[in-house]
Order: sequence, then C-alpha cells, then structure tokens
Amino acid sequence: MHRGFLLRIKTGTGKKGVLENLVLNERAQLVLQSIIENYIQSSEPIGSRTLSKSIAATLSPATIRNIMSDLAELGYLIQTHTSAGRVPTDKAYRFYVNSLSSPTSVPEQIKQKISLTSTEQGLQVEGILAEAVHLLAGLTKFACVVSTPKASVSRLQRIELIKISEDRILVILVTKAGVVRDKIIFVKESHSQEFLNSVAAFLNDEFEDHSMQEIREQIHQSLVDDRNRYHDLLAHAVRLGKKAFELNNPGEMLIDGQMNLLLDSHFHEQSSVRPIIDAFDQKNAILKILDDSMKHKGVHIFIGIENDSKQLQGCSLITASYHNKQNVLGSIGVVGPTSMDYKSIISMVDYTAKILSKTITEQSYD
Amino acid sequence: MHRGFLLRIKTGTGKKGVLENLVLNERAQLVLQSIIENYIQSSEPIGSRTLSKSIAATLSPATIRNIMSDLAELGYLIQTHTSAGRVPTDKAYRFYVNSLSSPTSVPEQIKQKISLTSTEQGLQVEGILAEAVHLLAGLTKFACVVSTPKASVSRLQRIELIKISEDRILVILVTKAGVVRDKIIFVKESHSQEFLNSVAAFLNDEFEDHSMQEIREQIHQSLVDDRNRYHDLLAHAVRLGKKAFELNNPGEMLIDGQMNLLLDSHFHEQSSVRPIIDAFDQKNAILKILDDSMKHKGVHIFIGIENDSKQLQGCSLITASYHNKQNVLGSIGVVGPTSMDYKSIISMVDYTAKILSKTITEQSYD
DNA sequence: ATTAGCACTACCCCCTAATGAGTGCTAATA
DNA sequence: TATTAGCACTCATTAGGGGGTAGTGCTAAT
Repeated sequence: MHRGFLLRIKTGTGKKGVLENLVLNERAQLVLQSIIENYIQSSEPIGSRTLSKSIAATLSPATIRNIMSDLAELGYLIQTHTSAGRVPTDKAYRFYVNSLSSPTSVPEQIKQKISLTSTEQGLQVEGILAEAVHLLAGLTKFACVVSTPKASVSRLQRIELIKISEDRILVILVTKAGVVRDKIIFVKESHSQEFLNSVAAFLNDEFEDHSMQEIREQIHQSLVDDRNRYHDLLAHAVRLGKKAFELNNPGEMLIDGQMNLLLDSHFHEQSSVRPIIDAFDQKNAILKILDDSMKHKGVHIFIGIENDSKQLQGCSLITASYHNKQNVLGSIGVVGPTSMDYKSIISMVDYTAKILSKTITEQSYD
Repeated sequence: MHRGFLLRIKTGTGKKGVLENLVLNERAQLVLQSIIENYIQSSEPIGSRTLSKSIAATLSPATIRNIMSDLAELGYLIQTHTSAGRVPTDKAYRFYVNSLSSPTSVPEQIKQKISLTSTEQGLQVEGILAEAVHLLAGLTKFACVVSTPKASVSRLQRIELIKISEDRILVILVTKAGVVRDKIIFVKESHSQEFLNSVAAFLNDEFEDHSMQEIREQIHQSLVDDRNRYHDLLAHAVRLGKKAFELNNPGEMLIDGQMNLLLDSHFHEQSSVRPIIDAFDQKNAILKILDDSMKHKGVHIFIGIENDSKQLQGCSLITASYHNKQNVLGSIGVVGPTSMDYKSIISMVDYTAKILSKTITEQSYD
C-alpha cells in the first residue's frame, strides 16, 4: 500500500483523509496518462514492463506495478484476467479528459479539409449539415450525428400556402436560419389559390421574424380570445396558421459513418456494437444527448457508463452545439469507443462545430 | 460422365449438341435447387450426404455426387477445397431465379407490416421514401436503397422565388409528384420581392404542368432566339428561370439498413463487405443500377458477377421501380449477399414498390 | 522509497493427432 | 444401363500438450 505516497490531500481543503478529496500525485497521473494513451493507440492491455519502456520518466517495472496496483484499487484500471495488463476504466477516461489531456489545436492540414462547400452549390441548411457530418465521419473514422435545427427557436422568414387539391394545402415554411420545411395540411372547406395567397400574405406580414414558438402561442391566444371579432380572412388565416405551425418534426438527425464503428479495432467483438446500432435506429437516446448539449456552449463529453441510455454505455460521445447569429440551433457529435483519442476528436468536433456555425451564420437570412 | 443422361436437348430447338442449348434434366434441377435453398439457409457448403437426407426424392449420396460433379463441371457449383461440400455459383443463382423458383406471394402477415403511414403526418415524397426504405430494410434484414424522383421527368406544380438578401434568391420548386426542392441562386442585381413575385407568377403561368426537362429546353431556346424581344420582366424571368431550373440535384438516394450487411452471416469475413460499403459511400454505381431499373417495369435482379461495378460483384441487388399516375419516378431496391433468399426478397421488393407507387400516386397533385 | 529477484499465472502460438464430412473411383447390383 | 455400396483419400476443424511470453504479486535488498 502506497496510498500515503501516491495520494496527497487536495490543496485548499481543510478536511483530510476523505477519499473523494484525495487527488493523484503527479507521478501517478503520469502513469495513468501513459496507460490511457498507450491503450488508445493499441487497444490492448498495458503491462508494467511495456510501460516502463515507453514512459519518459525512468521508472522500474516494479515501481510502476505498485502504482498500477493502487490505481486499480481506486477504480481507474481493471484487469481482464490475473496475468494480463491493465485497461483504463471509464473513470480513468473521465479523469483524463478533465485533468490530464490539454486541448490540442487541430493541425493545419486537417483544418484545410474541414471546409464546407455546399453553400456554393446553393444548398440549404440540411445540405450543409449533411456535408459537415460526412466530413467529420471521414476524419474521425467513427460514427457522427448532427441534429437539425429545432423548429421552435427558429424565426419565420416566409410562409407559402399552395393549393394541392380540394382538401389539401401544401405549407412551406422558410426560417431565417435557412431551413425549408414542407408539410401537407388537410382542410374541410376548399379555398382558391388567390385566397390562400392573401392568407399567406397576412401571415407573413404579421409574423415575419417571430419565432415559431411565439407564433404558435399568439395564434393560439387569438383563437381563444378574439374568436368572433375577426372577419373572414383573419379567421381563416388563424385556422390555417394554427395547422401550419403545428410542431410537425419531432426533431430529426442525420447520421453518417455508422459503418466505421463495425470496422473499428477498438470494438473487439461485434456484440459490443449491437446496442449502439440499435440506439442509432431508435434515435431518441442520441437525440436526447444532442438536445442536452445545446443547453451549454462548448464541447460536451459523455463517457461510457455516464450515459443514461444503457445502449450507449459501451461508447463515448463528443458533442458540440452549432448556432447562427441569434440562436443555438442544434448539435453535432461523434460516437465512438470509450477508448477513442479524446484529445484529437474533441478538437475536431469543436472546430467542425465552429466552421458549421460560421457557414450557417453567413447564409442565414438576416 | 453422365452428361448424356443429365442433360437433354432444349425442346423446340432444331440444333443439338451446342452447350448453350442444353438444359438440365429435372432431377439435376431438383438437386441444384435443393443445394441452393439449403445453402441460402445455412450459408455453409452442402455435401452429398447432407443433401441425400434433406432432399425429398430418395437418392443415394453416390448418385447425388455424380450429379453434383456434372453440375460443377457446367459451372453451377464450386468447391472451396477438395474435400469440402459444394457452393452455388452466381450462374446457379441466375438459373435459380429464372427457372427454378416460382414467385411466391408475400404472406399476409408481412403485407400488413408493409403500409406507409407518413402521408397521414403530412409528409412529402421524401418522407414516404424514407419510410418505405426503412420498412424494407427491417423486413429483409439487408441494406436497402431508394432513388428520389428524377427531377427531369416530374412536372412543375409551382415555383416560388423568395428574396433572401441583395444577391441571393431562394427558389422553391414543387412538382406534381409531390417533391419540394429548394436551392439558392446568386444574382448580380438586386430585385424587390414584389418583382420576384411577378416573375414567379409569370413562370407559373407559363410552365405549370410542364416537365422540368421541357422547361429547361424552352427557356434555353427563348434565350437564344428571342433575346432582344422580351421586355424587362420576361427577360428577367428567363434569366432567373434559367438558373432556377438548372439541374441541381444529381440524383439522390436514401439508404437504410447498411449495418445489416455487416451483421449478416452470409458475409463470412468483413473484408467481403468492404467494397460494398465503399459503393454505398460513392453512390454512383448503385444509382446507375437504380436508374437502369427505371427503364423497364417489374422486378430486376442483379446477381454478383453480373454487376458492372467491381465493388458490387460480391452481392446481389433486387430492384423495382415505383411510379405515379404518369411517370416512373425512381427505384427501390435491396442489396444483399448473393446467397440471399431470392424468392421472398423478390416478392417483398415487388410488393413494397407497388405500395409505394400507390401511396405516391394517391398524394400526387393531379 | 525504490528496485531487483523470484515464483506464479494465463494467454498465445505451434505442433500433433484424432475426427469427420466430404470427395472420386470402382465394382456390384437391379 | 442407371444406380448404389464400398473404399481409399483429402483436408478443414478440433482438442490436447508443450514452450514461450508478458504479465502479476510478494519479498528482500538497496
């Protein structure tokens, strides 16, 4: 037992001896960091002898063994079997990203690859997102996801109503963020296209630059409070608008590079990828993470066991939100093994999100 | 050598003795069919003894060996090594789908699962396609693709021009088939929204119900022939229209269930799936197949080596086109191992394409 | 506090032998 | 003459046994 040596009391705390307040000393940190980085590269258990060679500081295998033993007892390392090397736990990765790994900047040659050209082809936000997520998947060699802009926060640029048949109207919503949404609404009474044009004109006048959320609320209020005061046009405008602005998309996401996961060496057996694939299929668990990550700026890291969803406890997610001038719109992220190269992935996600934000901001409509 | 017995001259042909005119006798066909169906199920080489047990007709292993030997010589079977069972070749599968397998109808309980509900949620064609391809992937447990409607064949329902900034205009094209496409065009001179409205009105009047192809041609001609005769509005309409109707989407496709391939037992090694994954990534080889399959009605089958693309020679594709009242719009298909269960997959693709056509026809705009 | 030394463990690799499913050929059979 | 039983042979797969290796924990020496 080397705990007295291995650990020291957290500076600045009066209390002592309580386990949570203990902190690894520098040498232990160095060993842990070295194990993690070796394991990230090789994805094979790390032994004391191997480490003794690769590590900069000259420590004998025996010393390293002592340190490793303590690290294992503290829950940072586990052994797959008695005479095997050691493997970092999720707790170790968490410690690594919090304390050990200094943020690296994206190398210049990779930065050059992260550029979004789809605006030049006249593509809208969805096209840009698709390009971004494809790019990130190619660079990280993992699966990548991006959530499409939340309809509720985006502000109206324009609404169009197009008569399709006697009982169907095609609604096209264009938001300031550059998202075009279309849906069909069903109506009981038939309207002429001219009439729909005036309704659309009214809605445009009334609601341009308002957020969808606001519009929904205002329309709802109008309907309740002033039902009888509106003349015919307004009454219909409200009625149609109510349908048109109903929250229709439950939040979508684009996925790319799923296959990378199955081909990745870090997932030794296929069975470990299975639940992740299912999570992609069901979408909701991942969408929830992306949504949560919109709440705060910067990069978010979810390591294995930390994930609420059981299916995702075998992998890690790195996410970052993207935004335009006004609003946070959605999140982009990487899904990979817990033993991913956090340093570089984090910086790539961060950088990609920034470029994405920049691109979207530039082509926003205000 | 039992060829004299095994083969007989194709009935109705005067010529004889030419190998291509030869046809397997019934017993050989039965054996071949049995081998194929066994292999499809087990995906392991089939031996004479195993077959002798499973086959209905009472044939001794020795007899079967003789037949198998001849089938091998004719190129229907191969052995992975000397003392292994035999595996059907692509030629065998081709023979199987052409002659041996009678088309089965989709079982009622599966038919019930093949229903598309996305129109009820007000979704457009793309949404319906996404649902269809997802459904088919779930049922077949293979990868599925569907090509989006070709812009060139679809006819214009409506065009909208929305001013985004001084030099950008958002073009929204709605086709009769129910596809909404949007793109941004860049202009040198600024136009007011009112002006854009009249241009759009003009284009709508002029071109509603014309196919995109026609429209492009007509606009091009106008530009060449009558350049100087148009007054200001028309000149701009033509100029903007030219940009707006430029072929922007190179033909897109939706993919679902890629992961199924990697998890499928028929692909024994990962390496055999790799080229297929790459084909999905590059898209063009698969798109070409989908495009070709639009030319003729009914189900199309591409087995392994028959594929032009090298990458796809390790798999089979089953495709069927879908259509609305007027036009063939695109194709939906399954990508799976050459040893897939052709019978049931074919019928599922066929049925899904029919339902898809029906759904799209119902919600088309004319 | 650190390290060298040692006994021990368990995986991995290679070799071998046994197994078994498969074949082709030949001679017997119906 | 078509079919089948019998037999020798092939070769992938499997199980078992040793040697090597990379790892561990413990103890005694530095």
